[in-house]
Amino acid sequence: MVENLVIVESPAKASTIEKFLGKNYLVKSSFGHIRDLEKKNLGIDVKNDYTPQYIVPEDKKKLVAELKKLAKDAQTVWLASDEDREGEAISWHLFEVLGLKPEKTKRIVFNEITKEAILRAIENPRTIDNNLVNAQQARRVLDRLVGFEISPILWRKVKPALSAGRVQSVAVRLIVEREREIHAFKTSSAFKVTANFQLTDPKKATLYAELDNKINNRDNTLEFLKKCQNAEFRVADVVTKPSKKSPAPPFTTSTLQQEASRKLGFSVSQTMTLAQKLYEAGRITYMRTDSVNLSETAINMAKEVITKDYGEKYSNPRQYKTKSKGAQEAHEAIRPSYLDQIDIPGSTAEKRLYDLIRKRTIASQMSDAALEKTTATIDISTTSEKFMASGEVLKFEGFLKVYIESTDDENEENSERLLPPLNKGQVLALDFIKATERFTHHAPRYTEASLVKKLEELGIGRPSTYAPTISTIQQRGYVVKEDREGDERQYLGITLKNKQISEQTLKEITGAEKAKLFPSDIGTIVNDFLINHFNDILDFNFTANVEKEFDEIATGHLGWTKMIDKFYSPFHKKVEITTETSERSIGEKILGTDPASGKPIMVKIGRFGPMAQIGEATDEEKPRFAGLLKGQSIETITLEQALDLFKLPRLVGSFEDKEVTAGVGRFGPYLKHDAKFYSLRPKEDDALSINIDRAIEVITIKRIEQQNKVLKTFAEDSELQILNGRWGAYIVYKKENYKIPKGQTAETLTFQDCQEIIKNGPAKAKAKPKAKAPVKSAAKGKKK
DNA sequence: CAGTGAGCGAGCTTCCGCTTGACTT
Repeated sequence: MVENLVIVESPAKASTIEKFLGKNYLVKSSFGHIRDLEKKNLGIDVKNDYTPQYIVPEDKKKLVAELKKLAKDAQTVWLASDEDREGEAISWHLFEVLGLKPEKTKRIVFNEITKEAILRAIENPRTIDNNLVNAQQARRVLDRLVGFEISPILWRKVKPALSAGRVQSVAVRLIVEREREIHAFKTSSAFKVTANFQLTDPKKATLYAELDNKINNRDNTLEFLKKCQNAEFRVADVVTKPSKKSPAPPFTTSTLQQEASRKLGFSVSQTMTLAQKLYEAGRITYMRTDSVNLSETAINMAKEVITKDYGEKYSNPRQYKTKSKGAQEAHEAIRPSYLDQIDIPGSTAEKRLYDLIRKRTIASQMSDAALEKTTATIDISTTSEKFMASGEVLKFEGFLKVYIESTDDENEENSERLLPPLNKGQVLALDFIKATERFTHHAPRYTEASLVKKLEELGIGRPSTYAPTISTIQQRGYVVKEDREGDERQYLGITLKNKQISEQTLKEITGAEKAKLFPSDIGTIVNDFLINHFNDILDFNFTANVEKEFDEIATGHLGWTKMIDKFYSPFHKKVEITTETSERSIGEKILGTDPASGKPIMVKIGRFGPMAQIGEATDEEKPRFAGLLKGQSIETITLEQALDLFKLPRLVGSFEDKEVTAGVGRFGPYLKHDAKFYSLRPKEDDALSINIDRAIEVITIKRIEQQNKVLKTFAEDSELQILNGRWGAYIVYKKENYKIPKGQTAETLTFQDCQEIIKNGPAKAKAKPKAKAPVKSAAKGKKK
């Protein structure tokens, strides 16, 4: 029997609050929502004023029963879920499902977990805000209608098991459109001209300067350099201006994901898993937040720590205002629970993330950095163009002592340096001038984190869904995260030194990508289909517009079913029309004709992915098929590349009296010899051009590797072996694999040891639970 | 696991936002 039952959303939060509240309070967690729309069907009675059909999911039944019992016995139930739309709905669902009585139920809210805030909340209870609840119901119902009515169209018109939704489809759209923009991009080049001057005072100092604008071609560059051959260079002006830099606000979910990606190379899901661990261990505040707010306590603690560690001059307490669209600010910013804790126990990754959070929080409460920027203008006696030299002096470090925010711009040249002392009118001795051909670059491809940033800017998705959305679009095969190798590019360098002009052709690698998001063919096809038929939902402003209406519902100015009806009536009509009239969409595209047979050659999505096809099935003969290679796409493949696909598999030659053939299969390019397969590394060899000498080399190397794979064999039984695999040593016996227990190594294991291990069963359960398993395991498999 | 490939059939797949584990690989 307990006097007061408090229900919050998160168990970690529950245990913290329980400490603040004392003996008369029992604090429990609902673990998020406790019920949801029916999963099997639409779950909405459309004909009956859109009545939602809520059910308590199987895995929540036990929890609900427990809460029900506790609530029945309690004198007062305090519903303390988050102060936002979803939180209000959670409280309402609890009220309904637990059968609470209005007179013994109180709704309280706080957006920071401090003792003062919670006691204050207890003193100021209110009732459930039904308007806010209705806004959530509208949000929920709209998302279900969109997702569950459009997805089945994709199953019929494109491919089974695909999906569409208000958030994910826009995320895919961003990536598809960026890729098209990149393919349409035409690069151009111009010459960047820099000069180095040799100073005599201070001795041997060099002054580096840049021409005020780029020169658009080689001829003009040569002409300019000729003018410089006998020119005099004179300092025309020196201007010094103070400037300042301010720290970035403390982390939200989105900015944490971005910085952890840029600075630590973490994927968004990695960041969230680590942050969850830190949160559960009480190291940081809640990690799913859109707020940059810090509690009074945190600000004071920061002031104390900064003053102690760096001195009073470095402290500048400040509160930040959120800029992001649709922020609901139910929590604090992400910050350390105790700012004076520098080292925490845990894995290296956890420590690094914690350190990042701590430094960012501290820096946000520090003084601006003060700089002095100096710009010198250098006149050229023979032309009106000018060289500019600029330098920066740090007058006061301020927050830069602790933390510098990174940017997404890969091409940013950060070359702020100190300028040597210069006088107006001073004549400079030229050492050399260098003109380098530079190219314009296309917009960057999205990383996981920069996609999150973009979605947040558009107000699409929430802190709790950024990471899941990113993994959904990859799981559906719409998008792949990949590295791509760059291409070699030549560029021109022209130098003027000792009055001599010389030209060099240089090489650089361009277009290399690391962990970037690329659209797949299926992603592109689905996107085009959706843009064609559901343009309004794919609109970047769709979410922002419906959010405005949700706000009206939340303030009581609009009925939620009325809003849904206004959306659904035309939407559903579109669904019906599209189902009936739209063509099957498999990206079919005719590339040209096959010179050998004169038949048309086309590309499209087949049962096993993108493929090329020669001839139609209606012909007497069966058409010929060939799958597209990795990195190729329906959108960009050329006729020539498609024809190459049909040259495989090809005979390379013979080795040890057996044929060697080369092909490309599901797992990439390979050689086949004597019924054995040998993978080719795409960087080194390719199936179309490999010759027999190189093929024999590949086969021989693989054979040696195979031999080294066997760590131990046993005289007692030749079928028992210890092999060296991708995950270390393991035991093989009669085609079954067995794990080596911790604490033992391949060397120490005896024949008897191995027999013992084998008796205890194989490393993994052979029997898969259900036919569903492979689909789900795909998600886990991608984690390396 | 390694060049498959449309058209019988039975039934399944799917949304977004709240929250944690339980699983391997």
